[in-house]
Amino acid sequence: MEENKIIKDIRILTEDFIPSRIVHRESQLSTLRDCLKPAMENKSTRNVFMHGSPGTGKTCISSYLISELKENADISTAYVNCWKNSTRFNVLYKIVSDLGFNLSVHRKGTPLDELLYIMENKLSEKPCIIILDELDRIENDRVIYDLLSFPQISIIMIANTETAMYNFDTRIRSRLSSSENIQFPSYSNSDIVDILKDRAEWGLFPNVIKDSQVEKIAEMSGGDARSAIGVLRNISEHADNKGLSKIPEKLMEKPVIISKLKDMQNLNENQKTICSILERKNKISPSELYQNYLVACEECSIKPVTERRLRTFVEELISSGIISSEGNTKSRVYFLN
DNA sequence: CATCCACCGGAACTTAGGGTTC
DNA sequence: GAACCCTAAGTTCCGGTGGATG
Repeated sequence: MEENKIIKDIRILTEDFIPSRIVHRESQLSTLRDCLKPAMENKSTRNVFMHGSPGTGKTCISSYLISELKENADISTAYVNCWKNSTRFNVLYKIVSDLGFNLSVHRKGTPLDELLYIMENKLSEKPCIIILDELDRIENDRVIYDLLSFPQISIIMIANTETAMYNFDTRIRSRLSSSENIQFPSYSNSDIVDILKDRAEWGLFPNVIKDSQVEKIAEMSGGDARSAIGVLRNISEHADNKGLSKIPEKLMEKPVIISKLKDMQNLNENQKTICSILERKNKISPSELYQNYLVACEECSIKPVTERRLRTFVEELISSGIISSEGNTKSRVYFLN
């Protein structure tokens, strides 16, 4: 097998990778670190609400500090992506399994009260920190109430918008009103350049990418580090597949879209179809989108969903910041961000 | 101003797939 | 193993909204 000449360590170019140092997020880092400090003395920590646009380091920082904390304190932790696990049952299921409690192998039939019973009886006294990522996507706020009833549990809530909790039950909002609120502004282009250079230094071989190419990626990322890292990974993989030893200028043309499409492992096939239509069409009306969707399904021999169902997928894409809409009713168009 | 039309989104209903119970 | 229950995903139905048209 031919050896890679571009990518030294692909793991460093994935969004799950936790870097050994965090750049341009000093204040958020120290605020969150302060919040988590009590865990070192076996005390429960404050609830935290972190919000900001996609790719502004929210998930990265929380994972970073949790792993740092685990080295210095005896805590248990769980991570839930509320997009993937949006129901009360799914959130609790993920937590219970992250905490390592034994479950019946039967995934679907485990009743809710069984999960609550496990939490009540098996949760130890040591501090337990639960990350609820993509909180905007949670369907049922009741699960937060469930979690708040355990004194040893504290929650790190991560959302794209500051308004994510506005629809929560007033009792829950009031319990959360003392949470630390941490805002994550978008990165500047030069911040993204620094982040990319860090990843490139550890993840790529020396001198395979030019500074001007890194700057180009940063410029196209719109302050979204996750997207920028995705682009870096994609063009690197692409160049490696072709057996090249440097990133060619030709690859720099429209990689943002490629990255967004490849990056969204959360998306279902229908949503990926929507994205690829928008990639081709730039701006498109709702009805035209559905017509194109039907054609695409026909081509791939996939059974299409109804127009109403597709609208729900579109709505999810909008709220996750992947696509946007413009104009009201008759003049409405959708486009990729 | 009345009417039409494209679009939006809530809600009830259906279907499918799985587990539990007896 | 039949009857039942639960959940997720998808469909059907429908009222509301607001720009366009005449």
